[in-house]
Amino acid sequence: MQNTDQKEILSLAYYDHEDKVLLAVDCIIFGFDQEELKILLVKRGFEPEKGKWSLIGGFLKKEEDLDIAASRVLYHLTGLNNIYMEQLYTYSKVDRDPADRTLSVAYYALIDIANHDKELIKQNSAKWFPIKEAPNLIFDHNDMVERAMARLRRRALSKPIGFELLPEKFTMRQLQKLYEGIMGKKLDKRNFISKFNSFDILIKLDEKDMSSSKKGAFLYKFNEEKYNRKVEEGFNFKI
Amino acid sequence: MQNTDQKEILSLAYYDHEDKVLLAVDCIIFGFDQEELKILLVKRGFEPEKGKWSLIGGFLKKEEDLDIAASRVLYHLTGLNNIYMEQLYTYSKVDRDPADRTLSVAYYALIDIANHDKELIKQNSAKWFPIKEAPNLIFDHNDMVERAMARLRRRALSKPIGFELLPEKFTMRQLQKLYEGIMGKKLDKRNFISKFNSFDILIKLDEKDMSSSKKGAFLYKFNEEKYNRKVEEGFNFKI
DNA sequence: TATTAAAAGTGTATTTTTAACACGTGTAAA
DNA sequence: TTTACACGTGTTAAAAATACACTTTTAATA
Repeated sequence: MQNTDQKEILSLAYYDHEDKVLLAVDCIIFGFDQEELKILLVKRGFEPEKGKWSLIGGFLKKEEDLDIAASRVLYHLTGLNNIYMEQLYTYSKVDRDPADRTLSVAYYALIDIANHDKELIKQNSAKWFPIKEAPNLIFDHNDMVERAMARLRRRALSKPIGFELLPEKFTMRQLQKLYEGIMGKKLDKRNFISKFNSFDILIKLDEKDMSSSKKGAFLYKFNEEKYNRKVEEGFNFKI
Repeated sequence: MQNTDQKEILSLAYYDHEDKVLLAVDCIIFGFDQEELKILLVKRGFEPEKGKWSLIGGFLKKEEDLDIAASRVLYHLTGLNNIYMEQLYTYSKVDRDPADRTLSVAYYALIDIANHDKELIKQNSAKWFPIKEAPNLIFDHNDMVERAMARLRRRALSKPIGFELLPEKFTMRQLQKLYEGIMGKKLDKRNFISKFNSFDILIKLDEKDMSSSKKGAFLYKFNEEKYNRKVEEGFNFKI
């Protein structure tokens, strides 16, 4: 308490005449269901723009930093904790929210669709949409999604991606489809595999996935240590 | 006024119980003086941390968006308008500013050092520092500078840079020194020139700059149209 | 049980890009 | 006239990216 009191005093002394604003956090939640890249949207249950589709959001609380606020918002919608999230951009147009002067800090999250709490998102009137079939969104949320896609593309080319989006074991084809979804184009499987193998972050398992073909496809998992090292180092995946 | 009244009413109805916060804008101002990359810092004239070096900053006002606030802050320090600025990241640690809960949105700016108002920065107790000799800064401003450098490096590799930092006419060597300053390493001049020329955005002039050698060095300028097209397209400058 | 269908898996040749590297030129100053 | 200094230029070898097609496996079906 003493610390807080002291802050109050300092604040009065130094920053007393400055404007304060509402700060929201909005989350672009990407998921992958072994076929395509999807995004989780909510049907807004309150005014303004009630009934329209939007990103999930919430307001920053005094005692939180932005990363924590974003995690809280994600947790409330999906039941998931410790998810990869990254700050994207802060949107500040004066009239972006007709209700009040509100700035919004956009975060994007990457999750394996299979893991989320389906009941919870139903309760929140949320729904997964394939990226290309997403509806029009309120406010500047379309811009946010577009910027998140651009960031995701860049990220996929500069460090490994997939750990957050794929199940523990996955096939080469799933990995490739993930990259195709992110990059928005078809890739040549031979080139993709040999390039990806050159990063040396995959472990080939003895198991096969038999669900997608008669021959079956070998399963892989990430070598977590090498994966993380590559995340630090970065690489150049030219596609 | 009616619009504002309506907002007030909506706000009371919808967002009434949410916390509001102070939002600052801090600017990482990069300049180039034909020799090295520099950064403009101010000696803080008020508490807390009075007398220490910091980025130039200011508080967001109700009627501004962030881009405008950042431009205002830059203008007050340098007298410059219409400068290239880009939003970098929003810093939000709860205790980042001991005086009060303040978030800060960092922006970086690129300017030609020759153009700024020297008198004005003297009045503001500001000073240019070579990037590598910058003093320790208050709060999280060191992080901001580091992130800005990383962003600048990435930007220099993915689209042309220089229009904002160089004088209208410049030599190949100056351009190369700019890139060396950004990338933090020496480059081979033959490879640099032939790679840069492959982008086809330079115009070689008949004039020479005689200040740096007896032989003199040809001056170049950017073909603005082609330059801008490349900024849109992006390229891959692998160094 | 032979055939079919569908996805898995694999290698090479060509082109493009990058990286490494050294010496003659022009001119002002000594 | 000599010197000193930065300017300007081209080639070759290595690495990376791209384009491209056929065989394998096996469950399902005839």
